[in-house]
Amino acid sequence: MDHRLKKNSQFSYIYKRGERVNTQYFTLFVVKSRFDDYKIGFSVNKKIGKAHTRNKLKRRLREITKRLPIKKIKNYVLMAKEGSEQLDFNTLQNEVKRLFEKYEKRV
RNA sequence: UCAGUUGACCAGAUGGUCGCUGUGUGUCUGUGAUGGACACAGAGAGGAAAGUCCGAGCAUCAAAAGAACAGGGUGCCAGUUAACGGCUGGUGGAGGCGACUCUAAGGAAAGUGCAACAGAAAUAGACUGCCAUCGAAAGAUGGUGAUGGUGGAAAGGUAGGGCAAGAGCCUACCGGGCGGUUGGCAACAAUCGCCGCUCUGUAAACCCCACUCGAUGCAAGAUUAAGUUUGGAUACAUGUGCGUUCUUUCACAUCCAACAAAAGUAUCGCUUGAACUUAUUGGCGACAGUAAGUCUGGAUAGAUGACCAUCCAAUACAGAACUCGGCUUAUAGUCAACUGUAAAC
RNA sequence: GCAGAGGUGUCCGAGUGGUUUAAGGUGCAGCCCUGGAAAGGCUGUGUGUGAGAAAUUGCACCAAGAGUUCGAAUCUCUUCCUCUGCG
Repeated sequence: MDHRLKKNSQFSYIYKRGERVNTQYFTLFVVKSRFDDYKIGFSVNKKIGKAHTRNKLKRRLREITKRLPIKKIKNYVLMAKEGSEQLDFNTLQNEVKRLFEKYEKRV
């Protein structure tokens, strides 16, 4: 039910071992999971803005990932880059879609 | 109209679909124990939540009292407050035509330090000039602080008299000091009299005076948690104990060092509070009293979003992290009162 | 969240009230040395803007903005940015 990734140790594990996919606005880290489920964490750097803008971006990303059909048996970390906070909701959604499609192609 | 000053208000609303975090009630379900799922009801960021610049509550440092030293803070007067370096009302000063705004505003006659360069000279005594005496002249001796230029600052200022030339040397006005009177709680103001009146600036330099301050911050700290091993120091003395030293009362059979284990995604601290709303009383006001009513975030990768429609001028700055009172900074819009240097009707 | 440290030419870094002091190194440019290079030696060199034909020279700038002072990179206040520590 809850697809959030919470533990700091899991984050650092995924940064170390995960496969990376880059686009202009995001970096995706992916790692295989032991369970028939997926978990996703968001990383928004302090460079992107103050607390208000970072919170807003995280909320929007959580909304988008809820709607997308995401493959199970995987754990993800979605890292936002500078510039992504200025996009509106629709373009942000397309960018995230493009990111996941790029990863699928690779596999 | 335009330009400006001050004081308030507000921080989108309504409906629909999907989704998040607590609380209460009910149903179902599970464990050694805390629980978990679903349904319904009701709640869910700000005026600055920000900066962390001040002041408190609260917690730990075992608990206190006194003295000396060191260190920090504040600094016109009165009030207000739990407290403050905040706020309110006054006084003095500065700015503006004005409405009004700003003000670290005690002491330089307790002492010490510093004041570059320029200038004759910088807190003291003579470059030029002026005057007198001596001298044929050059110049010497004395008087002068008025002239010149320097400087942030040059011995109160302006005018007249006076003098060899000058000077508060004398007078008037302005300024200053001392004393009295009146008004005011006071800061201070007004006024009268006396004194011709040597004594620069800097205390956001050391300092003096008055008042005041223990340190560390919820990552404080508590529960779970019972207590283990090794080595060293010390038996009527030693060690430790809120900046340092001393004294007194005391506390601990301890104190120091090393190692191991527990434990993290746990629970408490955590939200009812110097609270908020309305009415009313006192006060110029900050604020205080009384009455009635209300319960109003508690997360922990960290909760308020996305889309559509309508209204509309409709958004800017921006997200609680233990909690309050202020200050400062960022910022969209609306309203009211007031001012008029200048221009137009 | 709480506590603390810092910001100076391209870079590192001294200067902690005084006018001709923005030290020194690094980098860059030129010359010497060498058959040629490296190393070494010597000389010059911050940025912006104004004056001048040129040599030269005035003013401003020490993160930003105010204040104290005759005078501020230095003292005080406010803001911005960077870094560090705390279970």
